[in-house]
Amino acid sequence: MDCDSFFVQVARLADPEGAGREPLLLVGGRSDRGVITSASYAAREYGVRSGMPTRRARRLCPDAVVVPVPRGACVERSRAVRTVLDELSPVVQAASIDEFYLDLTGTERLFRGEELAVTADRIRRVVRERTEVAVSLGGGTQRVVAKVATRLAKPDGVHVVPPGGEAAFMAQFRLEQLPGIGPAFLERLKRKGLATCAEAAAVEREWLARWFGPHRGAWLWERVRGMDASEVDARERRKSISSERTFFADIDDDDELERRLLQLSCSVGGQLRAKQLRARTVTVRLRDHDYRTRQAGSTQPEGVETDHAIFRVAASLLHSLRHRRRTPARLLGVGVSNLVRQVSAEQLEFLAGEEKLETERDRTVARAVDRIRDRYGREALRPGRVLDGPGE
DNA sequence: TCTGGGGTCCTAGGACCC
DNA sequence: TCTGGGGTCCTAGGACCC
Repeated sequence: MDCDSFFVQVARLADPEGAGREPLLLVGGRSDRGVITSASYAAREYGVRSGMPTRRARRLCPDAVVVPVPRGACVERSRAVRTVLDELSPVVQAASIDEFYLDLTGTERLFRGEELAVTADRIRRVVRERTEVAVSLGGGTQRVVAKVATRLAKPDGVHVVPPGGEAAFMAQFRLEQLPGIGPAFLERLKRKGLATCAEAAAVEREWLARWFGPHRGAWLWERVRGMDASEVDARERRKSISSERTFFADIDDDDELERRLLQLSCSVGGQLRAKQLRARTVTVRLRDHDYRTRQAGSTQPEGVETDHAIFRVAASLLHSLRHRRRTPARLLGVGVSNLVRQVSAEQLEFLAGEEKLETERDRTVARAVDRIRDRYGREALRPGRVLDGPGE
């Protein structure tokens, strides 16, 4: 199930008098340095696509209105959709903010053997009625088939591929329409003279393995036939949290970069604590003025959760990246991964003598700050100056 | 036409252990 | 003194998705 131009829909619902009245609506493009996140169907007629630089989209469709992504409203609407789906399907997996997989296996008797297309259409109607969001559903016996089928269902429709019809269904698509094939792989396929799923399906498995490696080769052999062994997995555990910013103008000043780094560390730390997680790995990403992207990461023996600890690790990583190449930065990002659950009791002090990145007292303070911000707003408490040690 | 922000997964090399 | 094979973990980079 896929929401139709989700960000455009939500922007309209959030502002019915403004964005809601604009047929030519583009969402995204915080500045002229950004890209379009989503374009209304009318704007797409002009050739505008999501991911396209805002400047170019403006040129293609000068009459279009550009609005920022209504981030909070999108998260809210996505949750509402999810809640409805949980009532209608035994297994639901969120693939992204606007895309969900439903495994209806075992519901045949419940729905008294009705056709899958009828079930799908009922889900589409109920989601629409309860959340105001127009969605499309694709159906099939394999994940990849269902996903590709949603494209044919759009907008506001349903497309079901009957069991046994998978290979014939896939044969109609070009290879770039297969999820998992991007520009790089497409170029390699082109060099072997392959442009469509049907052409790739005519190549023997061994040759695909020889050309593209055993893993990618087997993957391609299966996908072009509509084969996809992956299950719909409802227990989705987050693996990383990150926050990054492209500056309005490139930044070369170390102090200024460090201030930005602190803001990003606070954003990531807040999200981490809200999920009651700790992170063992902190990563810093730097995109230079020439678009060269570099990153550095560091893994700690124990997970951390305070803004301060994240920032301290991030700052030393930023220094080493800047030391290697000192040039104006276009983007800075902080990410955490290797996530572990918070534990309530203080761990034994294995590292006696070594300086700890954060103490139990630091964590208590961080959580108190979170509560104050929940109550009085993000701006109620902000970092003042950069500190050096734990407990300060 | 210069290229967002949030993610996941894969690869390959090196360190280290048995 | 030189040397195997298997495993795990970490790091950096890249491809890809919405």
